[in-house]
Amino acid sequence: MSVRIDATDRKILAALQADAAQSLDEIAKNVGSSKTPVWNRIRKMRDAGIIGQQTVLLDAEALGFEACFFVLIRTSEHDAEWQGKFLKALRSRAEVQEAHRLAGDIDYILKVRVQNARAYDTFYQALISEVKVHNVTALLSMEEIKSTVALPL
Amino acid sequence: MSVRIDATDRKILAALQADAAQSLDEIAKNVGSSKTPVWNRIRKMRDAGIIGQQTVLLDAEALGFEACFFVLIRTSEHDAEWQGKFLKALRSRAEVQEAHRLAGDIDYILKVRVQNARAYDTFYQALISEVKVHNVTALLSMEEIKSTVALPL
DNA sequence: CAAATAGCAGAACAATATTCTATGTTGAAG
DNA sequence: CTTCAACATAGAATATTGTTCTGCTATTTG
Repeated sequence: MSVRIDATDRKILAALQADAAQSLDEIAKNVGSSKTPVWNRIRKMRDAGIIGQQTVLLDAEALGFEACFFVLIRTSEHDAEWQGKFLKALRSRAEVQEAHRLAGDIDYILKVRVQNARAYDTFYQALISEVKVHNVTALLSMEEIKSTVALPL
Repeated sequence: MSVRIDATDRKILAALQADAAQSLDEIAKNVGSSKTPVWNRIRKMRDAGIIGQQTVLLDAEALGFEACFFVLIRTSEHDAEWQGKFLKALRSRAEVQEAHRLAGDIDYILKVRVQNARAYDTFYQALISEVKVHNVTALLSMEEIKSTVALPL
């Protein structure tokens, strides 16, 4: 099940993260190997789930998504039923790009990307009408200084 | 420069977001068109910068990145020089996956992915020794409930 | 109504991915 | 030290996909 990842595998992953559209020949050249072994390694890591979805990063602003909020949530309810409903609500909403359950004082943090402040309010109203939360703080992003999905291999 | 995006373009973008490895024929079938026009639309949107990097999403935990922190930062310095140094520090560190400048009380939020709590502390010490910050709060993620880079088109 | 333009389907061609085979390399057992 | 087995690799062969080209259709413009 679990796959041993060696230095060559890491180089391949780094190359794929940087540009998944590269040809196998290019990757092979960059990692100092050739086509077939690179392809076999990629296949193994895909099968093992280490390599997941292949996707494109879009320009959010150009597509009209001009507002990004980080939402800090405190709740008084900690039973399984409430949590199930809450998770379902988050997963079903496409505006929610990230959701984490936290340790400590604040219970959850969300990253929500929407067209504008009004769209955020619509989302917010819909969420709190669906599940009860104790306290919500929204942090509005003014500027995306850095954004990457790449892991530092 | 700016490109008009119609319904077909949106369908293509949605398809690419969901799986960038699809063949043009598949995408064309799904959006109800054929190869050539789909390819021309994709090329236009790439040239316009709407479609950016093509990448793969990796399993962070399988690769040993088991800790994820959200870091809330307040600063007392707001001059351009300090900000420049701060941005440079963030951009040069691969652990920092996201960085936003915020409106309001808290000045910055970071998303930092590292191997473990010790690695976070190393990062934290290095950061505060490089730039002066007034107040730092770290929120530790216990569970990644949801994570996507897809925009809700 | 004619001419021009833009977008599209389908074929032709080029490039790339995937499979297959043979060769080399490493490690362990005799 | 030699031999065998298991594995990884390079290079060729094949299949699939990307890209360009050509002519057609529809829509717009004068």
